[in-house]
Amino acid sequence: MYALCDCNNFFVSCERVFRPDLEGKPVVVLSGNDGCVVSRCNEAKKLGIKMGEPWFEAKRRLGERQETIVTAFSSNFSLYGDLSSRVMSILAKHTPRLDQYSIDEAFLHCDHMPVHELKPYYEQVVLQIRKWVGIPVSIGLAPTRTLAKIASKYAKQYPAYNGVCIIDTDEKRQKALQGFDIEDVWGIGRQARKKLLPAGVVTAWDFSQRLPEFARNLLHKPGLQTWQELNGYDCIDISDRAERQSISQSRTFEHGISDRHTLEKALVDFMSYCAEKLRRQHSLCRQFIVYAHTSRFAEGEMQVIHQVVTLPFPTAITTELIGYMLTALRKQWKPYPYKKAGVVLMNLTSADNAQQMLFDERPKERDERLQKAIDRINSQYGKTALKVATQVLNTNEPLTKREKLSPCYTTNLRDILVLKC
DNA sequence: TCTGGGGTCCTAGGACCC
DNA sequence: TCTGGGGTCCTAGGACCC
Repeated sequence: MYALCDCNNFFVSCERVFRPDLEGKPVVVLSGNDGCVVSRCNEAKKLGIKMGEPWFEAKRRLGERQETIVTAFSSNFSLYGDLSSRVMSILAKHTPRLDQYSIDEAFLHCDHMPVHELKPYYEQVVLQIRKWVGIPVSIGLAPTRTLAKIASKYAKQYPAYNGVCIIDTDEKRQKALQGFDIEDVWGIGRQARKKLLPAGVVTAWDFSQRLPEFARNLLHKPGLQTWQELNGYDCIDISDRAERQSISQSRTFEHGISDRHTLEKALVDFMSYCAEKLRRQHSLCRQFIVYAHTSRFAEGEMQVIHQVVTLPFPTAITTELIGYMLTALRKQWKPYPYKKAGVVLMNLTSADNAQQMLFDERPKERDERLQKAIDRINSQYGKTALKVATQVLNTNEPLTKREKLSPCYTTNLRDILVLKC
């Protein structure tokens, strides 16, 4: 059996932990640049605010009547990441093995306990997380991960379940699938839905009752796996995801950037961050992409910089990566108002068994010692205590809009909550 | 005026091998 | 004039996830 634990409306719930006055009121969290709605509480959902909807459109649609006043937050990943790790560490104490699937979800292996004890046990876990961290969670229990996801949605939907829903018999499985829209099934997206509806598949049950060849022919391997999981065969494994296959960072800017130095500073920031992440997982990178483009929504043709850089040797040294990146960027540089830019590190290998170069004449040991020293200093005195010079050449004006940012209550001493008695 | 960010896996087709 | 068969590896693009 698996337990899928999912935090309810996670980002909004994080904001409410420190703003209990917002319980029961409509609250949303916005994406970077305060662009789109990425998390909504139930009250905001009731107002018809859509996931991914541009915030300026939602505001315009709702008007300014009293009952439609929505509190919006810029996304505060320091806060969400910290609360997430608190939830995860509690969950880890209640299972022999935990696979974190996203910032707000984890699969727990729970074969260590008799099936009939699972529901009452995990009801206590739900209460514990609510009490210790302040985050409401829902737990679905079932023999496959896809069914556990379905169970967790029922747990969220019906308060009578006390936050935990279990699918442990074939009767329960049939009933759960019959009441479940096919498009809400994990792994069924918009394209699959477009193919399934004309074939008469409306519910998860409809899909599970077709022949496996139907699933395979229409939706290929992933579709077949979903079919199998709905029918109780455990076949989707997500447990070997500890190391990233790629590491990226990108931003949409508030205003288009047409000054080369400003764009370079932003990209150097991104690369420094990615390289640090790369070293933290003990990997080297053999290839990366650096890109920038003008607005997708502007009139006329989109201007694009896109360079794929293959390194002569795998590395995780920040300055080396930055050097190659700037060379590549300058090759294609033209002064347009770039609205978005980013880097993607790919082709990662473990630092332990990286291919060595026969004629490598870099001062490798010296560079590595230097990098280690920098990392040590930064971990002690703050992530950006030591930077590459490019990162401080320009003004430190934020390039991305985050007007409604909440304090970092749990990760920054300056933002710690003050109680007045 | 304002439209996110970070990931994974699978497939088809091309280049290449003998 | 006629021009095979069986593979592997890599890449770009698509679909999906939260």
